[in-house]
Amino acid sequence: MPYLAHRIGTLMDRTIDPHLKEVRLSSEMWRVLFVLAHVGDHNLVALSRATGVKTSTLSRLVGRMEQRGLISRVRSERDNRTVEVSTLDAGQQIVDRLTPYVQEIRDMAEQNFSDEELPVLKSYLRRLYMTLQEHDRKTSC
Amino acid sequence: MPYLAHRIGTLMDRTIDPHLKEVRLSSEMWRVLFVLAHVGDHNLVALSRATGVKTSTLSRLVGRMEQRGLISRVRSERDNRTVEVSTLDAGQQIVDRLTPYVQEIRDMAEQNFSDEELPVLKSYLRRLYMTLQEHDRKTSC
DNA sequence: GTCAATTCAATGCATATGCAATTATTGTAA
DNA sequence: TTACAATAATTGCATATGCATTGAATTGAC
Repeated sequence: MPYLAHRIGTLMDRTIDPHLKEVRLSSEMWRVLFVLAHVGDHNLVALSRATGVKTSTLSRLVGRMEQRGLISRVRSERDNRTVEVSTLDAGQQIVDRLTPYVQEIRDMAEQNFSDEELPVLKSYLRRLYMTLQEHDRKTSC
Repeated sequence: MPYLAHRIGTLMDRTIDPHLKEVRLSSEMWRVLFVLAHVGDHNLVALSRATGVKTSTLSRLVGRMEQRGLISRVRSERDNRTVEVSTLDAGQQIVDRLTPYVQEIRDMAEQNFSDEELPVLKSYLRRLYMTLQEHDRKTSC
């Protein structure tokens, strides 16, 4: 099962790769943009948790994205240690441009599940995710 | 859903990391050993497909594993282009040592599913995997 | 209020990665 | 058979990554 989960994750990732190439984005950069647009965690540590990218890597990754005008990086006023990362127009345009492809991928992945099965699959995946998050939270402290 | 799949994959991966550290193995090395032990694809291209690691990276990765005596690398007699990768004793010992932890992780991940739900989850995951594999096969040719 | 412990981001350094090009071998069509 | 395309593995090179450390800010205990 752990192996299966990893395979599903990487194959799913790979499906978007050709479209990422068009906009010269790495998977990780795309994940950052996606999280900023949909999940909305905004400092580096939270972003790291949401993307699985280490903060040291993320720091430089976000730096490159800033140079390309995709996102902005501002020291938080509330907590001067943290940096608030936000999507800029250029970044949002990429998200908008790629969103239809994400929808396509979702459709492709779901095509072999019936209307009755699909909600079950989704709820199970969410439950599995919650279980793993809980375990991660416990063991990393 | 693509995001969820990625998150499940990476969180699942991460659970084994502490044990990998004990034996100084990267996730990718572990995946190679695991595939050799359980799936049984043995040349670099097949290994690449089974692990998601690029062949150029895999070539050097396997080189390092060979130097450490974990695996052997032999030119195939049938097809002199290919290299047959096999587990050596030291590699098998690591697989044996880590297998109980993989079982633990599986149990952890499955703990919130009932006896009726679990087979459904597994069959759905396998179906999802098949769907993704099929799509990958189509688009990469 | 002070000081130690904690948290966050960034960086130096060694290492790992991916792309593109290279070499060697096999498959195929004329 | 020969020549050309396709496939497998490797390597040079530029870049990305992770670990450990550093510096700065905040939190918590006393």
